[in-house]
Amino acid sequence: MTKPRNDETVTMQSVAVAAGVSPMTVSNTFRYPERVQEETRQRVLKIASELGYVPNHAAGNLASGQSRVIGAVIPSIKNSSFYNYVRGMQDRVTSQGYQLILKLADTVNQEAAAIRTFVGLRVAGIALVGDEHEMDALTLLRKTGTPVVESWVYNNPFDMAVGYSTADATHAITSLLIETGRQRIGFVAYDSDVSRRYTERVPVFKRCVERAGLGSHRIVLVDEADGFSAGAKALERLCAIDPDVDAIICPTDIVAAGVLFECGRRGWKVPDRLAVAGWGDYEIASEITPGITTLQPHTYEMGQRAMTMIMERASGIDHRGVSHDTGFQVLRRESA
Amino acid sequence: MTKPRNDETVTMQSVAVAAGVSPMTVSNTFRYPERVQEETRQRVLKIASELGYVPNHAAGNLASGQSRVIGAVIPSIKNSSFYNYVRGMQDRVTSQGYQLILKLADTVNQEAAAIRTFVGLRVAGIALVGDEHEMDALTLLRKTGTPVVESWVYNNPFDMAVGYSTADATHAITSLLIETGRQRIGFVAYDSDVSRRYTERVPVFKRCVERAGLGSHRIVLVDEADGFSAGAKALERLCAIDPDVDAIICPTDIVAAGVLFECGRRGWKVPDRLAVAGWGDYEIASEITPGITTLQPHTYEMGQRAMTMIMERASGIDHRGVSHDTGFQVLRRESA
DNA sequence: TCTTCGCTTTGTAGCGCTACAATATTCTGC
DNA sequence: GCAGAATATTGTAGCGCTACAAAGCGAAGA
Repeated sequence: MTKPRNDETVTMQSVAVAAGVSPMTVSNTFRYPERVQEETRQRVLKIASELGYVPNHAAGNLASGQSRVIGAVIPSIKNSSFYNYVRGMQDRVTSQGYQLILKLADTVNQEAAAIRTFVGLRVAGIALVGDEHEMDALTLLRKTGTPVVESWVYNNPFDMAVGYSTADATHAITSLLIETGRQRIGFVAYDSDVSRRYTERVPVFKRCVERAGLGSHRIVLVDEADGFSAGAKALERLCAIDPDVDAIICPTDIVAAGVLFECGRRGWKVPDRLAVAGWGDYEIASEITPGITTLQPHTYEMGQRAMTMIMERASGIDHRGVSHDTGFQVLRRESA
Repeated sequence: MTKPRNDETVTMQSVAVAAGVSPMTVSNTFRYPERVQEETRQRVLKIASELGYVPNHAAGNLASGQSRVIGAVIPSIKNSSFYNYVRGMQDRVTSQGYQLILKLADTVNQEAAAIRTFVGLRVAGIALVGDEHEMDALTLLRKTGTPVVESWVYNNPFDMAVGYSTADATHAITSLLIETGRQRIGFVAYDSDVSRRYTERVPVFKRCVERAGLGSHRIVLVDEADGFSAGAKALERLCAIDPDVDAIICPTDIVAAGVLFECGRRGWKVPDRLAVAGWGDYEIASEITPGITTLQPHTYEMGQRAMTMIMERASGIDHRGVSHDTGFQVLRRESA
């Protein structure tokens, strides 16, 4: 024996004895209810709940080699960026009898640790954000064959992906500013080891403004994308390049809101003095005055789709190598 | 046999064979490194990483009856309210070789489902927010003896608790407004089935203003505490009771920010026309102009403490029935 | 040389559950 | 009433890991 014996522990065995059936019938009652006669099922369920029995996932997982738990790694919950994404995942998953568990990871290393935990738990699949991951973690995922979906990305999926075209999106938002007559458009770039996905936007922006005959040198870098204070810094740095900058494209609505706050402090009118564009359609974008013109990715659908892909893998439908496009939308509000 | 055989699967056994040691040595290498000679340990580790071996938690958990995974149920990630709390938990836990997994639950029912998942996973402990839980879930926790910490609450812990005195905090923030000469103080209450903890504040507020000889009828209810739009609604409703209301105490900084946005739309000067107090020290409180006067609970410490309590339980230190006070602080800024 | 002692390593025996095959039971149709 | 089909239930044999006790093995002391 392995475990310090505890006679109190309610096992499938004890439920079976109490209900006068075999353990397998109890097992079937929970996993394949349709295999058990209604009457028997009710009896087992009643006894089980009286005894406070909860099937031991660890044991079930071990025995079946299958798991109904899916792991998702989320970069941050600092602001609401992932709210709808998580909601989408959660909603999709529970309707199928699966469960979603989350881990936060700010850096590639933390992400790798999270992946190891999930693999250790032998989850049914893992949802990652972005396409920058630690080499070792990927090797592990490949070796164990764990289904993986990358979100927010679209090209060259490691396994499966769901997202939208950053290039198209950058093009759309930049074009909007150009079309509304802005001449000195600034761009706020963000780069971190977990979020390389932001950097893709820079060359697209450049190409876009250059094709319109505008300068493409108004680019500054900030070191966080989910803090308001980055907005102030970004504006400051942009003014150092060009004090007459007349538009700014931010990596997130949070940064855009930060810019708005800073404009407030400077007494700048938005959008007259400066047009501000955000990204992500965070709640604050619609609530703040002026409302922030932003790019809305369909994150809820993204979350749902990610889960669908993982769950379908379990039922035999193989999406390996598939990228799903959930599209985006430009939401025009007062700020630009 | 149970599982469709897969010769690819790397088990402790296969690592043991490859390293020329017994499975137990491999097990010890991971669980009790100090029991294995350095040289042997290195060899095992090397082989394990070459083979892409990740210990199967499910099996280990089953065999040992112990788990190094702790589950936390978070009401929402819609805004940053729980950011520092989660960070505190995460930081504390990883330094001890534990892992934290999260589940989101907006309602008591979802919380109960999350608890069931965690219990099914046989986690080492569960961290809950607030003290309103589903009866069945509690019974289950009691029966299985899972260590549970409730956060944000202080009285009558179900098992263990870590939080601060809502009464003292409400008293502190109300007193601040009274002391600065406000006469027509409004209070925004919030009530939902998961967040009864907000309702405690109402009677304290009443007592407080009454003792100062002020009216205690300026109380309105909103139906969400983490959305900016609640701020506009709250102010509207408060004005219906008293158009000359001169101060407002909000359930969260998000609602307070919403009030600020609404003041902006109305052209009301803050704090001249209206003093606004928030709760929670969300990032926006310090970034928005004017800065929001708020109540800062020490959420990071709360998260850390919660994990400590759970992990200590595993090592024999029993905190059953213990409540830990992490205190709070009133942060005075421009809005009040 | 023989014990004794401390450190390492290794069998053994399950942990609680499920796939699968086999068996038991009920239901058809004639 | 009975063969044969359909449905329900039940043993068996592990899944991959770890607690525990027992065994191996040098070094130091007698």
